[in-house]
Amino acid sequence: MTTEPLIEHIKQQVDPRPEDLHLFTSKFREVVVTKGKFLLQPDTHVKHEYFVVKGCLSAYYLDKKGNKSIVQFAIENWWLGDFDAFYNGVPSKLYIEALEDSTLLAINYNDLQTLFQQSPIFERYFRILVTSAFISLRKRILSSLGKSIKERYLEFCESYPNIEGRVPNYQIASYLGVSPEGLSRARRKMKALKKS
Amino acid sequence: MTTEPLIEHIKQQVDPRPEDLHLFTSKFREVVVTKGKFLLQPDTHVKHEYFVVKGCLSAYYLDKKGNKSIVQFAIENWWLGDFDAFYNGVPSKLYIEALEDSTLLAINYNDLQTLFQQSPIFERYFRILVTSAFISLRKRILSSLGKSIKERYLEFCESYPNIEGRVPNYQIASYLGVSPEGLSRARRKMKALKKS
DNA sequence: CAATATGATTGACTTAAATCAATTAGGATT
DNA sequence: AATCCTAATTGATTTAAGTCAATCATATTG
Repeated sequence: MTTEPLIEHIKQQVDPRPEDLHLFTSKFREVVVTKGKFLLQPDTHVKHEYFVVKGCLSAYYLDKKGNKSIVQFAIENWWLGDFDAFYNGVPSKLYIEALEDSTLLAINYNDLQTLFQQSPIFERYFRILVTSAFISLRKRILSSLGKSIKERYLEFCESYPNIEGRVPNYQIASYLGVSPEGLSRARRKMKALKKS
Repeated sequence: MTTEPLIEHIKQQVDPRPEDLHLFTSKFREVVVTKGKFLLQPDTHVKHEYFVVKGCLSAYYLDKKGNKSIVQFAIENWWLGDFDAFYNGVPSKLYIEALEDSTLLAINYNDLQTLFQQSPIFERYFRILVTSAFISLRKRILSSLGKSIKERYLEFCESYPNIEGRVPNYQIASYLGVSPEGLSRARRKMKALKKS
């Protein structure tokens, strides 16, 4: 099991002592999900949070009519999970599906709480992570309010250049909350503009 | 200066020692903003985060065309600020305007960082706060993707029963990313349904 | 009480994007 | 190369919501 990417990620945010890191990595176990399989499905008790070591996944909700809304993509060095279910103990409503063969590191709730007690540096690590995730979500909200498909797609490509190209467009459409046809037309118009 | 509401709020989330609280409250100063005045305007260096003791405020962006997008309302016991500008040191693009005469408690960046060092319990307090704010934003994203005005308005009223009724409808429309006329029509249809 | 201002509603019209249906384009697989 | 399968594109049509303009409701103030 390789925890190297996670350790690197932590070191970018905080400055843990070796013993903190040792404690930290001891709490994780490796999880492998092959393409098309699910890491999480609704109506389950969510025990883990996940760090993506390799691969690509999407997290989405399905409403009663079967409409899919992707709330998050995750690639290497992203955290992923149903935070609501994980922290509030409510049943999950989320699907997490592997878009590529993926390897993740999982930590369970009790281990994480123990960790926070024993090494407050990780409280800081997660505070910083969640704060920047919050800021990103605010930008996404802003993008989804009153902007055209074209504008939203451009902002998406700018924010997540590593994801555009790696996942099919109809998935990106679902993330943006638009139809695949709508996204296709917006992309065509953009190409026409570029040429001129 | 009354820090009571803030202390109460903290105690609901974590269990601080008296000396932690004493240190904490010493870092705050009181700020008063009268109705219609601004707590924050774009292109300023954001030095503070705010806790609302009394009143009601809105935080919004204006795009080039002058369209307003409200990203947050804040009433009693809410935290408020331009987190992006505050944590990342970039110039603010946000307006924060008082919708009622308001009293807030402000803490500046350096004091907050010092506080985190000296009392890790507050690192935890903010981690918990931001995590739940993140979860709420995810719900809002979900609501804004592909849902009708009526559905979004209903979810808003359910999520923020204290705000609906306290701020004018055209502000709520701006928060939902719809036109005031659109919200008005949605509300009328809802009333018609209720009667039957 | 008239006068004013603010917010909410309504009607007429327009528009962006969804939907539905069909076709095309690429990759795999054999 | 022929067949499949999935994703992307295109065209035709519908629809939800925006825009514009006017009116109504209600407080507030001189």
